[in-house]
Amino acid sequence: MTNQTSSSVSVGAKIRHDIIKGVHPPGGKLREAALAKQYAVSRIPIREALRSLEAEGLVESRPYSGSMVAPSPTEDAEDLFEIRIVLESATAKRAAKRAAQQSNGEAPDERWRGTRKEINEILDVGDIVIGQERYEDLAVLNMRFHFAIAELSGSLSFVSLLRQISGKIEWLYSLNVTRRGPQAWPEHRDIIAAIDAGQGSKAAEVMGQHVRRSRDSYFAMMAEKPA
Amino acid sequence: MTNQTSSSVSVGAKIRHDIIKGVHPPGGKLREAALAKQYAVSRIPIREALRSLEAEGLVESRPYSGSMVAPSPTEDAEDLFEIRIVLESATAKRAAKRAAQQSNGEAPDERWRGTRKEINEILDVGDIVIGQERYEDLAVLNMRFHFAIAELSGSLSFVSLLRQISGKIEWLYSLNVTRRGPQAWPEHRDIIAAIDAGQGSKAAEVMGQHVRRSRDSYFAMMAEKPA
DNA sequence: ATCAGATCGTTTGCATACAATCTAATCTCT
DNA sequence: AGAGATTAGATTGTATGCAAACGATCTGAT
Repeated sequence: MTNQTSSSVSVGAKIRHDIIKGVHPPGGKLREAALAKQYAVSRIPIREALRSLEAEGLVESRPYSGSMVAPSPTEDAEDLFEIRIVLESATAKRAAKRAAQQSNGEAPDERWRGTRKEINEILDVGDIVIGQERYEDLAVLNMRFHFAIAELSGSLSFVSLLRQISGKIEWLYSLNVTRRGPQAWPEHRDIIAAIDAGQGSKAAEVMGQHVRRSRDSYFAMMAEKPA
Repeated sequence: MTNQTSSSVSVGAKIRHDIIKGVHPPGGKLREAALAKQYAVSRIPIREALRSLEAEGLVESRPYSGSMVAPSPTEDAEDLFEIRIVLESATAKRAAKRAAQQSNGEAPDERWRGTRKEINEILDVGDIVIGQERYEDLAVLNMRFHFAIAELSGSLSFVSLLRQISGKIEWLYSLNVTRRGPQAWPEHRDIIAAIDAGQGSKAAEVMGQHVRRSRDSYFAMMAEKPA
């Protein structure tokens, strides 16, 4: 029962990382043979990885025509932020409701306590990373925080839906992380505070504001230095 | 430019259909070799299809352990309806806003007109299907209607997000289609009317109510005859 | 010169074959 | 008899080879 991680998912993670880092530019063609040589595997794992990335929206494919990197997420930044607002407000509200149930002593959920603990660690690590100005590590930490909130909501559907757009969100976030990152990180503690207090509508409101601020910061950045 | 549809997507559609129909029961193991023989293709297209279905949430996989049909959507019905409420209210609102822009004569979008036309056809076909009491065909028509609304919103992100949960939604809908279908279908015309009128918040409200009624009908059905 | 149609090279799609891993039934030792 | 190690069988993961389809280029007629 070693639960080995197959090579197609690890190579998928690498390609995903390289897309976000800009190694494979948006609109660039992704030839299976070239990728196979580049990542030192056969075409089969490459194909499977491309299917996963297609589901994440980072890659677009057409039968017999091949795959290409999706257009830069700047194209639908407005949409992505709007989706986050409605989706993550809902997860925050549900997480707060579950927190209230937990403190009422009903069914002490071990899984809940685990992710709640993990959030504290994520926040602490984020503080350190910011102190060292290692902003390039903040995008993935930010994503992990928001995933953890979704997990607190107790709904696998919300988690997998968030995962579906996580690629583009992380991509978008990394474009503005040096500006928005240090400012945004402390807001996370406000969100988790509202959740701990069991205040559903306040948690939703704080989360919504958090995302809206990220959106505004992003568009302000784009207005200053248009890509 | 024949744009041939590859065999892995067609077999994927078949498997998907069979899952919703219950041919492959929830929790049942999906052995690649068996599926390959059953659908008369090699294991490769089967694997690709399973990856797609996994992204849709209809299949769960673990490396080296295989795939199984996801638990019945009844498990997270509450979550799915809540997701639809927040997501589809947003698409309806945006569709109405775009409709207002269209009627103002700004940039007559041919693509918009196309899907708007398609919606009329879907609604008419649905009326016929209901008249003939062919309810089994209504689930896919219902899904196509809601997809078309998402397309009217002009946001590919919303469309692909809806696609992510469309499998489970259609599955859930088909469980209650004989009860809810005839009642729900006319409501679609109210939704499109609000969109045509360019009334964003009303369109969102009508869509929200539409989904809420589906939810209530579903749970009423489950209360009567618990699966 | 332009456009329709055929042709060739490149790339993806699929099938077969083999290796790596999991699972469960068996065996061993206490 | 029961718990843990072991081994055999089954199943998934990966590599290689071949067929199908696409896209660009060339050809030829108007």
